[in-house]
Amino acid sequence: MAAKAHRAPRRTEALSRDVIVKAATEILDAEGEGALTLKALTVRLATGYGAIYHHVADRNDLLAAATDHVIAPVVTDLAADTEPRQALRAVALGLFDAIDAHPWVGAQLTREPWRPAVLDIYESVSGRLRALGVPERALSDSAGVLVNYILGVAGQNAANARALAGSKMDRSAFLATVAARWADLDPAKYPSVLKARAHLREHDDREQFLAGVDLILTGIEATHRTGDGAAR
Amino acid sequence: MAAKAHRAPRRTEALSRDVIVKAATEILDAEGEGALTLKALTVRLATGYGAIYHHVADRNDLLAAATDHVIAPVVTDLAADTEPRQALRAVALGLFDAIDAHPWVGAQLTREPWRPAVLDIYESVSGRLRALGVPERALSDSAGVLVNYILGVAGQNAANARALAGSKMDRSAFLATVAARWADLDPAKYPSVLKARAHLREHDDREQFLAGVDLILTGIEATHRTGDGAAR
DNA sequence: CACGGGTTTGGAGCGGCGCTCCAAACGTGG
DNA sequence: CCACGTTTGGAGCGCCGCTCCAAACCCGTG
Repeated sequence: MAAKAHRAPRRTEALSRDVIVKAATEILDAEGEGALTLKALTVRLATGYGAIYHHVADRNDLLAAATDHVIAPVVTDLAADTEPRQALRAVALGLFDAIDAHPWVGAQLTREPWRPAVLDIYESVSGRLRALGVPERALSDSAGVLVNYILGVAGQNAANARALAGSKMDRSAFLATVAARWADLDPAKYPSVLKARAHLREHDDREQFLAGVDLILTGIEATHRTGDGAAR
Repeated sequence: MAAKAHRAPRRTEALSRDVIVKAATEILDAEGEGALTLKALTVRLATGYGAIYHHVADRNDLLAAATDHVIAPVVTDLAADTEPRQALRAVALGLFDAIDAHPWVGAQLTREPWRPAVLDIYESVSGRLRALGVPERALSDSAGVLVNYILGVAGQNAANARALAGSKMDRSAFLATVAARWADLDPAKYPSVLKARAHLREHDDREQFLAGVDLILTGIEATHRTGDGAAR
Protein backbone atom coordinates (compact mmCIF):
# COMPACT_ATOMS: atom_id res chain seq x y z
CA MET A 1 0.00 0.00 0.00
CA ALA A 2 0.97 3.62 -0.50
CA ALA A 3 3.60 5.01 1.80
CA LYS A 4 1.46 7.53 3.66
CA ALA A 5 3.07 10.79 4.61
CA HIS A 6 3.81 10.29 8.25
CA ARG A 7 3.09 13.91 9.05
CA ALA A 8 1.49 16.93 7.48
CA PRO A 9 3.78 19.86 6.65
CA ARG A 10 4.09 22.65 9.12
CA ARG A 11 1.84 25.66 8.74
CA THR A 12 3.49 28.75 7.30
CA GLU A 13 1.72 31.65 9.00
CA ALA A 14 2.46 31.80 12.71
CA LEU A 15 -0.20 30.72 15.16
CA SER A 16 -1.00 32.93 18.12
CA ARG A 17 -3.58 33.30 20.84
CA ASP A 18 -5.26 36.13 18.95
CA VAL A 19 -5.50 34.22 15.73
CA ILE A 20 -7.07 31.29 17.56
CA VAL A 21 -9.53 33.47 19.47
CA LYS A 22 -10.51 35.21 16.28
CA ALA A 23 -11.15 31.93 14.51
CA ALA A 24 -13.19 30.74 17.49
CA THR A 25 -15.27 33.91 17.40
CA GLU A 26 -15.99 33.40 13.73
CA ILE A 27 -17.16 29.85 14.29
CA LEU A 28 -19.32 30.96 17.23
CA ASP A 29 -20.93 33.77 15.26
CA ALA A 30 -21.52 31.67 12.19
CA GLU A 31 -22.74 28.42 13.71
CA GLY A 32 -23.46 28.98 17.38
CA GLU A 33 -22.08 27.77 20.68
CA GLY A 34 -22.44 24.09 19.95
CA ALA A 35 -20.31 24.28 16.82
CA LEU A 36 -17.16 25.43 18.60
CA THR A 37 -15.34 22.14 19.01
CA LEU A 38 -11.61 21.71 19.18
CA LYS A 39 -11.84 19.52 16.12
CA ALA A 40 -13.61 22.28 14.19
CA LEU A 41 -10.89 24.68 15.22
CA THR A 42 -8.09 22.41 14.04
CA VAL A 43 -9.82 22.08 10.68
CA ARG A 44 -10.40 25.80 10.26
CA LEU A 45 -6.84 26.66 11.25
CA ALA A 46 -5.39 23.67 9.41
CA THR A 47 -3.45 22.56 12.45
CA GLY A 48 -3.58 20.07 15.30
CA TYR A 49 -4.66 19.95 18.92
CA GLY A 50 -1.20 20.48 20.32
CA ALA A 51 -0.70 23.78 18.52
CA ILE A 52 -3.95 25.13 19.88
CA TYR A 53 -3.41 23.93 23.42
CA HIS A 54 0.00 25.53 23.39
CA HIS A 55 -1.61 28.96 23.20
CA VAL A 56 -4.85 28.36 25.07
CA ALA A 57 -5.54 26.66 28.40
CA ASP A 58 -8.74 24.90 27.49
CA ARG A 59 -12.09 25.38 25.81
CA ASN A 60 -13.38 27.55 28.65
CA ASP A 61 -10.40 29.84 28.40
CA LEU A 62 -11.13 30.21 24.71
CA LEU A 63 -14.79 31.10 25.31
CA ALA A 64 -13.84 33.61 27.97
CA ALA A 65 -11.20 35.26 25.80
CA ALA A 66 -13.63 35.55 22.90
CA THR A 67 -16.21 37.06 25.24
CA ASP A 68 -13.75 39.64 26.51
CA HIS A 69 -12.90 40.64 22.97
CA VAL A 70 -16.54 41.30 22.25
CA ILE A 71 -17.40 43.13 25.48
CA ALA A 72 -14.34 45.28 26.14
CA PRO A 73 -14.76 47.74 23.25
CA VAL A 74 -18.45 48.18 23.99
CA VAL A 75 -17.97 49.44 27.53
CA THR A 76 -14.83 51.39 26.70
CA ASP A 77 -15.43 53.16 23.40
CA LEU A 78 -17.89 55.76 24.57
CA ALA A 79 -17.63 59.50 24.55
CA ALA A 80 -16.93 60.51 28.12
CA ASP A 81 -18.62 63.87 27.93
CA THR A 82 -22.20 62.66 27.70
CA GLU A 83 -24.72 63.28 30.40
CA PRO A 84 -24.58 60.40 32.93
CA ARG A 85 -28.08 59.01 32.51
CA GLN A 86 -27.76 59.04 28.72
CA ALA A 87 -24.34 57.44 29.06
CA LEU A 88 -25.80 54.62 31.13
CA ARG A 89 -28.52 54.01 28.59
CA ALA A 90 -25.88 54.03 25.87
CA VAL A 91 -23.75 51.47 27.69
CA ALA A 92 -26.75 49.25 28.30
CA LEU A 93 -27.90 49.50 24.70
CA GLY A 94 -24.41 48.84 23.45
CA LEU A 95 -24.27 45.68 25.53
CA PHE A 96 -27.68 44.61 24.32
CA ASP A 97 -26.71 45.07 20.71
CA ALA A 98 -23.42 43.27 21.16
CA ILE A 99 -25.14 40.31 22.77
CA ASP A 100 -27.83 40.38 20.13
CA ALA A 101 -25.14 40.16 17.48
CA HIS A 102 -23.18 37.48 19.37
CA PRO A 103 -25.72 35.52 21.40
CA TRP A 104 -23.17 33.04 22.73
CA VAL A 105 -21.69 35.94 24.71
CA GLY A 106 -24.90 36.09 26.73
CA ALA A 107 -24.46 32.55 27.89
CA GLN A 108 -20.80 32.99 28.67
CA LEU A 109 -21.33 36.09 30.83
CA THR A 110 -23.37 34.14 33.33
CA ARG A 111 -20.99 31.20 33.26
CA GLU A 112 -17.81 32.74 34.63
CA PRO A 113 -18.68 36.19 35.98
CA TRP A 114 -15.30 36.88 37.55
CA ARG A 115 -13.58 37.07 34.19
CA PRO A 116 -12.76 40.49 32.73
CA ALA A 117 -15.93 40.86 30.65
CA VAL A 118 -18.29 41.09 33.61
CA LEU A 119 -15.79 43.14 35.59
CA ASP A 120 -15.66 45.62 32.73
CA ILE A 121 -19.42 45.85 32.71
CA TYR A 122 -19.60 46.35 36.46
CA GLU A 123 -16.90 48.96 36.38
CA SER A 124 -18.50 50.91 33.58
CA VAL A 125 -21.93 50.88 35.18
CA SER A 126 -20.52 51.71 38.58
CA GLY A 127 -18.52 54.66 37.37
CA ARG A 128 -21.41 56.20 35.52
CA LEU A 129 -23.74 55.71 38.45
CA ARG A 130 -21.26 57.60 40.57
CA ALA A 131 -21.31 60.38 37.99
CA LEU A 132 -25.08 60.34 38.27
CA GLY A 133 -24.77 61.25 41.92
CA VAL A 134 -25.47 57.92 43.61
CA PRO A 135 -23.83 58.02 47.05
CA GLU A 136 -20.84 55.78 47.57
CA ARG A 137 -22.45 53.39 50.04
CA ALA A 138 -25.40 52.74 47.73
CA LEU A 139 -23.22 52.18 44.70
CA SER A 140 -22.65 48.45 44.97
CA ASP A 141 -26.35 47.73 45.44
CA SER A 142 -27.38 49.96 42.56
CA ALA A 143 -24.71 48.70 40.22
CA GLY A 144 -25.56 45.15 41.22
CA VAL A 145 -29.18 45.59 40.20
CA LEU A 146 -28.33 47.02 36.82
CA VAL A 147 -25.63 44.47 36.07
CA ASN A 148 -27.75 41.54 37.15
CA TYR A 149 -30.64 42.79 35.06
CA ILE A 150 -28.37 43.08 32.05
CA LEU A 151 -26.99 39.61 32.66
CA GLY A 152 -30.51 38.24 32.99
CA VAL A 153 -31.58 39.68 29.68
CA ALA A 154 -28.33 38.50 28.12
CA GLY A 155 -29.06 34.96 29.25
CA GLN A 156 -32.54 35.08 27.80
CA ASN A 157 -31.24 36.31 24.48
CA ALA A 158 -28.70 33.54 24.38
CA ALA A 159 -31.38 30.96 25.08
CA ASN A 160 -33.62 32.32 22.36
CA ALA A 161 -30.81 32.38 19.86
CA ARG A 162 -29.89 28.82 20.75
CA ALA A 163 -33.45 27.66 20.18
CA LEU A 164 -33.68 29.66 16.98
CA ALA A 165 -30.46 28.26 15.57
CA GLY A 166 -31.35 24.74 16.61
CA SER A 167 -34.64 24.73 14.73
CA LYS A 168 -33.30 26.66 11.76
CA MET A 169 -36.25 28.98 11.31
CA ASP A 170 -36.45 32.74 11.05
CA ARG A 171 -37.54 35.00 13.85
CA SER A 172 -41.23 35.26 13.01
CA ALA A 173 -41.58 31.50 12.56
CA PHE A 174 -39.88 31.07 15.90
CA LEU A 175 -42.28 33.47 17.59
CA ALA A 176 -45.14 31.51 16.05
CA THR A 177 -43.71 28.32 17.53
CA VAL A 178 -43.47 29.88 20.96
CA ALA A 179 -47.01 31.18 20.67
CA ALA A 180 -48.21 27.73 19.62
CA ARG A 181 -46.46 26.11 22.54
CA TRP A 182 -48.22 28.50 24.88
CA ALA A 183 -51.57 28.04 23.18
CA ASP A 184 -52.61 25.03 25.22
CA LEU A 185 -51.54 26.51 28.51
CA ASP A 186 -54.16 26.44 31.26
CA PRO A 187 -55.74 29.93 31.09
CA ALA A 188 -56.64 29.73 34.76
CA LYS A 189 -53.05 29.08 35.75
CA TYR A 190 -51.26 31.36 33.31
CA PRO A 191 -53.47 34.39 32.61
CA SER A 192 -50.59 36.85 32.43
CA VAL A 193 -48.44 34.69 30.20
CA LEU A 194 -51.36 34.34 27.82
CA LYS A 195 -51.93 38.07 27.82
CA ALA A 196 -48.28 38.62 26.99
CA ARG A 197 -48.64 36.05 24.23
CA ALA A 198 -51.19 38.27 22.50
CA HIS A 199 -48.62 41.01 22.12
CA LEU A 200 -45.76 38.81 21.04
CA ARG A 201 -45.84 39.90 17.44
CA GLU A 202 -45.63 43.62 18.07
CA HIS A 203 -43.12 43.12 20.86
CA ASP A 204 -39.64 44.62 20.59
CA ASP A 205 -37.01 43.11 22.85
CA ARG A 206 -34.69 46.05 22.53
CA GLU A 207 -37.35 48.57 23.48
CA GLN A 208 -38.46 46.52 26.44
CA PHE A 209 -34.88 46.18 27.59
CA LEU A 210 -34.40 49.92 27.47
CA ALA A 211 -37.66 50.46 29.33
CA GLY A 212 -36.30 48.17 32.03
CA VAL A 213 -33.09 50.15 32.28
CA ASP A 214 -35.05 53.38 32.64
CA LEU A 215 -37.26 51.83 35.26
CA ILE A 216 -34.28 50.75 37.30
CA LEU A 217 -32.61 54.14 36.93
CA THR A 218 -35.81 55.76 38.14
CA GLY A 219 -35.78 53.43 41.10
CA ILE A 220 -32.19 54.29 41.89
CA GLU A 221 -32.84 58.01 41.70
CA ALA A 222 -36.02 57.76 43.77
CA THR A 223 -34.34 55.62 46.42
CA HIS A 224 -31.39 57.97 46.61
CA ARG A 225 -33.56 61.07 46.83
CA THR A 226 -35.73 59.78 49.67
CA GLY A 227 -32.62 59.07 51.69
CA ASP A 228 -33.13 55.37 52.19
CA GLY A 229 -36.38 54.70 50.34
CA ALA A 230 -38.17 51.39 50.09
CA ALA A 231 -39.39 49.09 52.80
CA ARG A 232 -36.80 47.65 55.12
CA MET B 1 -15.20 -20.55 33.51
CA ALA B 2 -18.28 -19.53 35.40
CA ALA B 3 -21.44 -19.33 33.38
CA LYS B 4 -21.88 -15.59 33.43
CA ALA B 5 -25.42 -14.39 33.96
CA HIS B 6 -26.32 -13.08 30.58
CA ARG B 7 -28.47 -10.41 32.17
CA ALA B 8 -29.06 -8.81 35.55
CA PRO B 9 -32.37 -9.55 37.23
CA ARG B 10 -35.17 -7.14 36.79
CA ARG B 11 -35.63 -4.45 39.39
CA THR B 12 -38.48 -5.06 41.79
CA GLU B 13 -39.78 -1.59 42.60
CA ALA B 14 -41.34 0.06 39.60
CA LEU B 15 -39.49 2.82 37.82
CA SER B 16 -41.30 6.02 36.97
CA ARG B 17 -40.59 9.51 35.75
CA ASP B 18 -40.94 10.88 39.27
CA VAL B 19 -38.56 8.37 40.77
CA ILE B 20 -35.98 9.22 38.13
CA VAL B 21 -36.41 12.96 38.53
CA LYS B 22 -36.09 12.61 42.28
CA ALA B 23 -32.90 10.60 41.98
CA ALA B 24 -31.52 13.17 39.56
CA THR B 25 -32.34 15.98 41.98
CA GLU B 26 -30.50 14.18 44.75
CA ILE B 27 -27.40 13.75 42.62
CA LEU B 28 -27.55 17.40 41.57
CA ASP B 29 -27.89 18.64 45.12
CA ALA B 30 -25.19 16.39 46.48
CA GLU B 31 -22.55 16.68 43.78
CA GLY B 32 -23.47 19.50 41.44
CA GLU B 33 -24.45 19.87 37.83
CA GLY B 34 -21.45 18.10 36.41
CA ALA B 35 -22.14 14.93 38.38
CA LEU B 36 -25.49 14.24 36.78
CA THR B 37 -24.52 11.76 34.10
CA LEU B 38 -26.73 9.06 32.70
CA LYS B 39 -24.23 6.54 33.94
CA ALA B 40 -24.45 7.89 37.48
CA LEU B 41 -28.21 7.64 37.28
CA THR B 42 -28.17 4.02 36.17
CA VAL B 43 -25.88 3.18 39.06
CA ARG B 44 -27.97 4.99 41.65
CA LEU B 45 -31.20 3.46 40.38
CA ALA B 46 -29.57 0.07 39.73
CA THR B 47 -30.91 -0.06 36.21
CA GLY B 48 -29.85 0.55 32.60
CA TYR B 49 -30.03 3.29 30.03
CA GLY B 50 -33.08 1.91 28.28
CA ALA B 51 -35.23 2.00 31.39
CA ILE B 52 -34.39 5.65 31.99
CA TYR B 53 -34.87 6.74 28.41
CA HIS B 54 -38.24 5.04 28.41
CA HIS B 55 -39.50 7.57 30.95
CA VAL B 56 -37.46 10.62 30.02
CA ALA B 57 -36.74 12.22 26.66
CA ASP B 58 -33.12 13.15 27.26
CA ARG B 59 -30.79 14.78 29.74
CA ASN B 60 -32.24 18.22 29.11
CA ASP B 61 -35.73 17.01 29.78
CA LEU B 62 -34.51 15.61 33.06
CA LEU B 63 -32.87 18.88 34.10
CA ALA B 64 -35.98 20.83 33.19
CA ALA B 65 -38.27 18.49 35.09
CA ALA B 66 -36.08 18.67 38.17
CA THR B 67 -36.06 22.46 37.91
CA ASP B 68 -39.84 22.60 37.71
CA HIS B 69 -40.12 20.43 40.80
CA VAL B 70 -37.97 22.86 42.73
CA ILE B 71 -39.57 26.08 41.48
CA ALA B 72 -43.27 25.26 41.36
CA PRO B 73 -43.90 24.99 45.10
CA VAL B 74 -41.98 28.19 45.80
CA VAL B 75 -44.14 30.40 43.63
CA THR B 76 -47.36 28.59 44.52
CA ASP B 77 -47.29 27.90 48.25
CA LEU B 78 -47.82 31.40 49.51
CA ALA B 79 -50.64 32.80 51.56
CA ALA B 80 -52.80 34.77 49.14
CA ASP B 81 -53.96 37.32 51.63
CA THR B 82 -50.67 39.13 52.11
CA GLU B 83 -50.20 42.69 51.08
CA PRO B 84 -48.93 42.83 47.46
CA ARG B 85 -45.55 44.43 48.00
CA GLN B 86 -44.72 42.09 50.84
CA ALA B 87 -45.94 39.18 48.75
CA LEU B 88 -43.57 40.16 45.94
CA ARG B 89 -40.67 40.35 48.32
CA ALA B 90 -41.66 36.98 49.70
CA VAL B 91 -41.77 35.38 46.25
CA ALA B 92 -38.42 36.88 45.35
CA LEU B 93 -36.85 35.75 48.60
CA GLY B 94 -38.35 32.29 48.23
CA LEU B 95 -36.80 32.00 44.79
CA PHE B 96 -33.47 33.25 46.06
CA ASP B 97 -33.43 30.70 48.86
CA ALA B 98 -34.50 27.87 46.57
CA ILE B 99 -31.74 28.70 44.12
CA ASP B 100 -29.27 29.11 46.95
CA ALA B 101 -30.15 25.62 48.14
CA HIS B 102 -30.12 24.15 44.62
CA PRO B 103 -27.64 26.23 42.63
CA TRP B 104 -27.95 24.12 39.49
CA VAL B 105 -31.50 25.49 39.20
CA GLY B 106 -30.05 28.93 38.61
CA ALA B 107 -28.17 27.72 35.56
CA GLN B 108 -31.12 25.79 34.20
CA LEU B 109 -33.51 28.76 34.43
CA THR B 110 -31.49 30.75 31.94
CA ARG B 111 -31.00 27.75 29.69
CA GLU B 112 -34.57 26.98 28.60
CA PRO B 113 -36.75 29.88 29.77
CA TRP B 114 -39.92 28.72 27.99
CA ARG B 115 -40.28 25.69 30.24
CA PRO B 116 -42.80 25.79 33.11
CA ALA B 117 -40.38 26.98 35.78
CA VAL B 118 -39.79 30.41 34.28
CA LEU B 119 -43.40 30.69 33.21
CA ASP B 120 -44.44 30.06 36.80
CA ILE B 121 -42.11 32.77 37.98
CA TYR B 122 -43.35 35.25 35.41
CA GLU B 123 -46.96 34.45 36.20
CA SER B 124 -46.48 34.82 39.91
CA VAL B 125 -44.64 38.12 39.61
CA SER B 126 -47.07 39.43 37.05
CA GLY B 127 -50.15 38.65 39.11
CA ARG B 128 -48.78 40.28 42.22
CA LEU B 129 -47.70 43.36 40.31
CA ARG B 130 -51.24 43.67 39.04
CA ALA B 131 -52.45 43.44 42.62
CA LEU B 132 -50.02 46.20 43.44
CA GLY B 133 -51.86 48.46 41.02
CA VAL B 134 -49.53 48.44 38.05
CA PRO B 135 -51.61 49.33 34.97
CA GLU B 136 -52.19 46.53 32.50
CA ARG B 137 -50.16 47.95 29.62
CA ALA B 138 -47.12 48.44 31.84
CA LEU B 139 -47.30 44.97 33.31
CA SER B 140 -45.15 43.09 30.84
CA ASP B 141 -42.35 45.64 31.08
CA SER B 142 -42.43 45.71 34.86
CA ALA B 143 -42.66 41.95 35.23
CA GLY B 144 -39.91 41.56 32.69
CA VAL B 145 -37.55 43.71 34.71
CA LEU B 146 -38.16 41.83 37.91
CA VAL B 147 -37.96 38.40 36.31
CA ASN B 148 -34.81 39.21 34.40
CA TYR B 149 -33.19 40.60 37.52
CA ILE B 150 -34.07 37.42 39.39
CA LEU B 151 -32.73 35.29 36.57
CA GLY B 152 -29.54 37.33 36.50
CA VAL B 153 -28.92 36.82 40.18
CA ALA B 154 -29.82 33.15 39.81
CA GLY B 155 -27.18 32.77 37.14
CA GLN B 156 -24.55 34.42 39.30
CA ASN B 157 -25.37 32.17 42.21
CA ALA B 158 -25.09 29.12 40.01
CA ALA B 159 -21.72 30.26 38.75
CA ASN B 160 -20.44 30.88 42.26
CA ALA B 161 -21.65 27.51 43.44
CA ARG B 162 -20.02 25.82 40.50
CA ALA B 163 -16.71 27.46 41.26
CA LEU B 164 -17.07 26.71 44.93
CA ALA B 165 -17.85 23.04 44.37
CA GLY B 166 -15.08 22.70 41.81
CA SER B 167 -12.40 23.92 44.16
CA LYS B 168 -13.82 22.16 47.23
CA MET B 169 -13.37 24.99 49.69
CA ASP B 170 -15.80 26.62 52.05
CA ARG B 171 -17.41 29.96 51.43
CA SER B 172 -14.92 32.18 53.23
CA ALA B 173 -11.95 30.52 51.59
CA PHE B 174 -13.67 31.01 48.28
CA LEU B 175 -14.22 34.70 48.98
CA ALA B 176 -10.54 34.98 49.84
CA THR B 177 -9.67 33.40 46.50
CA VAL B 178 -11.86 35.87 44.65
CA ALA B 179 -10.34 38.74 46.56
CA ALA B 180 -6.88 37.47 45.77
CA ARG B 181 -7.70 37.20 42.09
CA TRP B 182 -8.81 40.81 42.11
CA ALA B 183 -5.83 41.98 44.10
CA ASP B 184 -3.57 42.52 41.11
CA LEU B 185 -6.21 44.31 39.09
CA ASP B 186 -5.20 47.64 37.64
CA PRO B 187 -6.52 50.21 40.17
CA ALA B 188 -6.81 52.81 37.45
CA LYS B 189 -9.00 50.60 35.33
CA TYR B 190 -11.11 48.97 38.03
CA PRO B 191 -11.56 51.44 40.91
CA SER B 192 -15.13 50.40 41.66
CA VAL B 193 -14.43 46.69 41.58
CA LEU B 194 -11.60 47.24 44.03
CA LYS B 195 -13.84 49.28 46.28
CA ALA B 196 -16.40 46.50 46.24
CA ARG B 197 -13.62 44.06 47.03
CA ALA B 198 -13.01 45.82 50.33
CA HIS B 199 -16.54 45.02 51.45
CA LEU B 200 -16.55 41.43 50.25
CA ARG B 201 -16.28 39.93 53.68
CA GLU B 202 -19.18 41.78 55.27
CA HIS B 203 -21.25 41.39 52.15
CA ASP B 204 -24.53 39.44 52.29
CA ASP B 205 -25.85 38.23 48.94
CA ARG B 206 -29.34 37.72 50.22
CA GLU B 207 -29.62 41.23 51.62
CA GLN B 208 -28.25 42.78 48.48
CA PHE B 209 -30.69 40.79 46.40
CA LEU B 210 -33.58 42.03 48.48
CA ALA B 211 -32.33 45.60 48.24
CA GLY B 212 -32.36 45.16 44.49
CA VAL B 213 -35.95 43.94 44.52
CA ASP B 214 -36.99 46.92 46.62
CA LEU B 215 -35.17 49.25 44.32
CA ILE B 216 -36.97 47.88 41.28
CA LEU B 217 -40.33 48.00 43.03
CA THR B 218 -39.66 51.61 43.91
CA GLY B 219 -38.89 52.27 40.29
CA ILE B 220 -42.10 50.60 39.18
CA GLU B 221 -44.19 52.57 41.62
CA ALA B 222 -42.46 55.82 40.77
CA THR B 223 -42.94 55.42 37.03
CA HIS B 224 -46.62 54.53 37.35
CA ARG B 225 -47.72 56.66 40.26
CA THR B 226 -50.14 54.07 41.61
CA GLY B 227 -51.32 56.46 44.29
CA ASP B 228 -51.42 53.58 46.74
CA GLY B 229 -47.81 53.22 47.71
CA ALA B 230 -48.33 50.38 50.17
CA ALA B 231 -45.60 49.28 52.58
CA ARG B 232 -43.20 51.99 53.61
C1' DC C 1 -53.70 -23.03 32.07
C1' DA C 2 -51.29 -21.84 27.55
C1' DC C 3 -49.91 -18.31 24.86
C1' DG C 4 -49.15 -14.19 22.41
C1' DG C 5 -48.88 -9.10 21.97
C1' DG C 6 -47.66 -4.93 24.29
C1' DT C 7 -44.89 -2.71 27.70
C1' DT C 8 -40.86 -2.13 30.53
C1' DT C 9 -36.09 -3.14 31.39
C1' DG C 10 -30.82 -3.94 30.94
C1' DG C 11 -26.70 -3.12 28.64
C1' DA C 12 -23.49 -3.51 24.53
C1' DG C 13 -22.03 -0.40 21.39
C1' DC C 14 -21.63 3.99 18.50
C1' DG C 15 -20.04 8.40 17.36
C1' DG C 16 -18.17 12.41 19.20
C1' DC C 17 -16.28 15.17 22.71
C1' DG C 18 -12.23 17.62 25.45
C1' DC C 19 -7.88 16.81 26.39
C1' DT C 20 -2.97 14.50 27.00
C1' DC C 21 1.23 13.29 25.33
C1' DC C 22 5.08 12.70 22.44
C1' DA C 23 7.77 12.89 18.38
C1' DA C 24 8.70 15.65 14.43
C1' DA C 25 9.81 20.13 12.55
C1' DC C 26 11.58 24.43 13.18
C1' DG C 27 14.45 28.53 14.87
C1' DT C 28 18.56 30.11 16.95
C1' DG C 29 22.90 30.95 19.54
C1' DG C 30 27.48 29.16 19.96
C1' DC D 1 26.83 22.66 11.78
C1' DC D 2 25.19 21.02 15.73
C1' DA D 3 22.56 21.14 20.18
C1' DC D 4 18.69 22.75 22.46
C1' DG D 5 14.39 25.17 23.53
C1' DT D 6 9.99 26.26 21.21
C1' DT D 7 6.17 25.32 18.34
C1' DT D 8 3.42 22.08 15.82
C1' DG D 9 0.56 17.80 14.31
C1' DG D 10 -2.09 14.00 15.46
C1' DA D 11 -2.79 9.23 17.57
C1' DG D 12 -5.11 7.83 21.39
C1' DC D 13 -7.54 7.90 26.10
C1' DG D 14 -11.45 8.17 28.95
C1' DC D 15 -15.93 9.77 29.20
C1' DC D 16 -20.13 11.45 27.53
C1' DG D 17 -25.23 11.23 25.71
C1' DC D 18 -27.75 8.34 23.30
C1' DT D 19 -29.56 4.24 20.17
C1' DC D 20 -31.08 -0.15 19.65
C1' DC D 21 -32.50 -4.72 20.52
C1' DA D 22 -33.38 -8.80 23.05
C1' DA D 23 -34.82 -10.42 27.48
C1' DA D 24 -38.16 -10.20 31.07
C1' DC D 25 -42.44 -9.18 32.55
C1' DC D 26 -47.63 -8.20 32.55
C1' DC D 27 -52.11 -9.32 31.25
C1' DG D 28 -56.24 -10.23 28.31
C1' DT D 29 -58.05 -13.98 25.70
C1' DG D 30 -59.47 -18.71 24.53
